[in-house]
Amino acid sequence: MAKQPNWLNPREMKAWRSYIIASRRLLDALDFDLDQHDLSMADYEVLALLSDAPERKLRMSELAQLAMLSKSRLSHRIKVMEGVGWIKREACPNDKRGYFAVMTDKGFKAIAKAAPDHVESVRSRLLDHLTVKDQEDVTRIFDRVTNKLRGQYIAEEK
Amino acid sequence: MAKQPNWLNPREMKAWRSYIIASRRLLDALDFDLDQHDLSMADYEVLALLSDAPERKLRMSELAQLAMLSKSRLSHRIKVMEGVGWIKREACPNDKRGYFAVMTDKGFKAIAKAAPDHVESVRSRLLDHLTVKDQEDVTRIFDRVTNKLRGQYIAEEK
DNA sequence: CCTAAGTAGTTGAAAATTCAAGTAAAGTGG
DNA sequence: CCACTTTACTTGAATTTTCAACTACTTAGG
Repeated sequence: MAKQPNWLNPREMKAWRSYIIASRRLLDALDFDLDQHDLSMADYEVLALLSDAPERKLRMSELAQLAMLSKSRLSHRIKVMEGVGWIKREACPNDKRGYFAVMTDKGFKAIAKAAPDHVESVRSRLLDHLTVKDQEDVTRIFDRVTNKLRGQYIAEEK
Repeated sequence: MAKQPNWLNPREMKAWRSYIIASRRLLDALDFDLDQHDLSMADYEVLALLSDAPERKLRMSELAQLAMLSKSRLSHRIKVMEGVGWIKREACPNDKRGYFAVMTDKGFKAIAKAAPDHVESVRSRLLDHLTVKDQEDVTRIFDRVTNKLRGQYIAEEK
């Protein structure tokens, strides 16, 4: 016989809905704000990672992992960023299969220009509304979620 | 003179990164789980909203608002759901510009089948790792974020 | 060495989403 | 009742993302 579904109780339902609705709106707002710099969150993240990396370059696969993008998606995205002159590709000398994505000066300027606005956006859309205690709670709770997720995602890699 | 950017301090940075990383992974995991029912989160939400609505039907615009989708996106999506027989369109008698999206029996069966797994997925990916206190914190914090966002989103509707 | 299997990355087509119009009906102010 | 604006929704094209190969190189094992 089939097991009864274990529906969410009101408290669980509220937590889930509050979270998911806020998250959707928040991401929309952040993307909206970034639009004035012709960037998406994903592209911003790619550029941010590169600008922090030594020599502002990173192997494609590492970048894909860090930015949580599929290799294919990153590949396509890098192609367009190459088109606008933010990034160049560079062959990897050790591993002839590999490539580096290298941020150009133009790319650096682009993210340097966007960064203050983006940070301000994260503040005004999210952080400004959290107390110090809230921030600590969020860190604690979501770190735990990530850790559990990592454990679960063994056989499910794509 | 230009204002110094107000960069995030370590506590803020941790909160922001913990949140955003967990959210990305969580959404990925939930989508991954729904895949066995040939549904995306967005499509699931659309069907869930319809199944709760009186007569299992909703005006396109209302549905778009509730599901937080653009009209265009909903329109396209409904077209494919119509194709697989989950939804029918019905002209609105009062307002001749308007249409209802009406869930078919087949559509209802599809979501009825997916729902228990999805709930279980939300549990195992998220709720199981939150204490009662955590759930209440999440509700409180993210409700506040949504409220602030709503206030900000006056001139920015798309 | 040689082969089999795995890794790095790209590609083109298909599917999804956004974007900019476009149509038709409703509402509004004179 | 008549222009004008707004609302409801769709559409086709452009862009983005996913999906399923595919190439080329590396690694591991015998």
